[in-house]
Amino acid sequence: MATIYDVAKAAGVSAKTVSRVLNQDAPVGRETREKVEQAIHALGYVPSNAARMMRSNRSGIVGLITGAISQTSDNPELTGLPDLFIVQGIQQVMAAQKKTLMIADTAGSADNIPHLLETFRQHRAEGIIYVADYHKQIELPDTAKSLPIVLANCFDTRATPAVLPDDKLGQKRLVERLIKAGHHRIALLRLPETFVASDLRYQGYCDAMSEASIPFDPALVPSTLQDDDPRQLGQLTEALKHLLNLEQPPTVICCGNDKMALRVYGILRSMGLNIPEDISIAGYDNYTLIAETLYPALTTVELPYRDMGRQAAELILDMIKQADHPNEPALMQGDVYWRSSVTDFFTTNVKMFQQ
Amino acid sequence: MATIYDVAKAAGVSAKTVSRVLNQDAPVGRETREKVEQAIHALGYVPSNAARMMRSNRSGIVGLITGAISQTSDNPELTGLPDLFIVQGIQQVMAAQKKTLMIADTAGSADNIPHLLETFRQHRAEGIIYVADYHKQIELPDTAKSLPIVLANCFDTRATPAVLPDDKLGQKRLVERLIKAGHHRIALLRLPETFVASDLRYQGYCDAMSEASIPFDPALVPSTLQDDDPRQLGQLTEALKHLLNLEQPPTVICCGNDKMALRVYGILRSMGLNIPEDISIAGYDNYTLIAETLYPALTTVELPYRDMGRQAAELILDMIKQADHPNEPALMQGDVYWRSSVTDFFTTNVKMFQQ
DNA sequence: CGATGTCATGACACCGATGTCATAATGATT
DNA sequence: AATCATTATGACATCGGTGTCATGACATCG
Repeated sequence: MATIYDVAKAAGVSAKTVSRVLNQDAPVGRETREKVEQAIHALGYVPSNAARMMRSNRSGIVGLITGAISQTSDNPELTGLPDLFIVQGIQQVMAAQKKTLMIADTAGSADNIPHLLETFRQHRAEGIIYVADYHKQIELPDTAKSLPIVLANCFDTRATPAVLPDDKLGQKRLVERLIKAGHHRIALLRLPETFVASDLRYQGYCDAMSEASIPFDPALVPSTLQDDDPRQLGQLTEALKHLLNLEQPPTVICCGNDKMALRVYGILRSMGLNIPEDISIAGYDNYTLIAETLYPALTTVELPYRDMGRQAAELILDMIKQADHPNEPALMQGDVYWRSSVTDFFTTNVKMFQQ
Repeated sequence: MATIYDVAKAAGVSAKTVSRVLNQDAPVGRETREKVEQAIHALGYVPSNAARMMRSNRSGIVGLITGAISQTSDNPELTGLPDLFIVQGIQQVMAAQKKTLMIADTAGSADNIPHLLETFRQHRAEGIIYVADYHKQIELPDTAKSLPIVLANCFDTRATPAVLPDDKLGQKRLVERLIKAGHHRIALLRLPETFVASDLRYQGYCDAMSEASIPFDPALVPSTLQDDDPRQLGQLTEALKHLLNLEQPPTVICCGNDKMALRVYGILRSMGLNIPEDISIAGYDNYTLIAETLYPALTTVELPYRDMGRQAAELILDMIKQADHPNEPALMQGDVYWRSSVTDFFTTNVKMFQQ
């Protein structure tokens, strides 16, 4: 690979002059500049980042820790997509700022994190973003504290700067929208309690109901479901039967996430019920592969992964510039996606015309 | 950040001795070694990759070009998951070989590729893997030829080394398995012809049928479907009606992919048909989120993304070591995943007991 | 006209590691 | 005892860029 000296020799100038042409540091005579540019092109010269970095001591590298890449197939439901979307958002910001993103993978085990941090240090990363696959609490090793660090989709007990989805507000908005569409009997199938989001969304549900002065009916919120497969199907069926057999059954069921909604579609249909004519269904996540492919398309709340990524990226860049960090986690709002799985009692006719 | 000289001073030795402790190059006296190790620990010293790289001229970096990270939301069905799985496979191999994977993103436009290649050269990447989101033909800029390069999930006209899914064999195996389960009337809903996989899978279907001496019936293979949303639903419905109204309707329908199968489930159910009692359904991709969540779970063929990644990684590492490259693309086989969406006429009773 | 300023360029040191060679001390061999 | 091999260590050059300073050629100004 050609070096700056090869270029200098070919152009008949000093290495420093080549450097000046490359960086537009200082004025270079037109004729000289052209000779240098020709030589660069002829030799296919590309400056070495390593050498540059040594002098400037600035790597332009931001480290990213994720589990997305090596997500084990033991957990087929966690396919690493959330991480991916968050990384997309981060990448956008980094590309715009001409930073290099260095992605490292936990390979499914948190034990690898210290090793990853070491690797980042070797490459002189200027800051680190840690991305979780779903909203959760984590704990980082002490080694992590020596570099600016931002958590995305997770938080810890040490007030490390974090970017989180506003699950409470999201669920609240969805329920508000449902109420506006004429629903009063609104059921909520909660996620397992082990998920942070479960309780937050439950709070959002309660807030929306109470602000609309609809009395809380515990019969509409069955106990949270067990972990996924394989018994969930049975539990879900039980919960649905319970809801449908109520004296006043719900007109809409909010599912813990889109995947649960996908299951609910199947169960309800095997019971002979039509969506949304007989009962409306809403999800959470706006997992478009499910939400838009299902028939009818699923009303759901977006988890604003890309926004979270962007926010996390901007946060870490700020922290790199000035060792200033916020104390409160940033809560990112997700929109409600209103689709045809929910009956809108006030606009049904209009909708029929539109189709 | 501490340097090797700081450590040397703190330990009262020369920098070279510290280097020897770090690399276990040459014997170092026990006492000296301990002093050095202490100093390293006390200063939190981590050697600079950049400086190392300058000397050795070996970066240990492999570049990876993908569209996964910035997959635009214009194409909601292509969520970047295939890329992700392939990257997982690559990452596994690279981590085992202590190589650093540098991931760059096309941001949705192939125009960016020359720029990405330039960045890889700056970092002195030793080789490059290009990952496509689905089996397709591509064309790389001429700039790419100066570095070892491997294509994953795609191929070009210049016989660049490539790793591809064996779509023909996969479909053939599926159909063979269906025949073994007692099916004779096997329908195939093909993907749009623009997809390379469409024709390959069609060939696999034909091969399996002819090898089983089942005469080909064009009525069972409606013309390929148009591009996705939004009219596909109508086309799909038409195609299904056509198949169901045949004098001898199919006992099983092979869908172009799992997502199409998800739609087919919805349509068939709204027609009042049960799966698999009234008709069996098979997919392609083994997109577990769909295949395992659907009820009944979907029989499908795996696209061996992780294997493809691993293969591509090993290939590029070979090419880096010795400028030796294969001429034929490597075809990776995917297994058939047999689930309950297909009736097995010979084992039905047993299955019923199992449940 | 001499002093000052700007432009264009080059010589040289330096960033942080490691390869090469030299040196000194110790033990082994003849 | 003299020679040689081995161990343990350091001095110094080097990788490929860039920062600092110096230099010469002009242009401008009082």
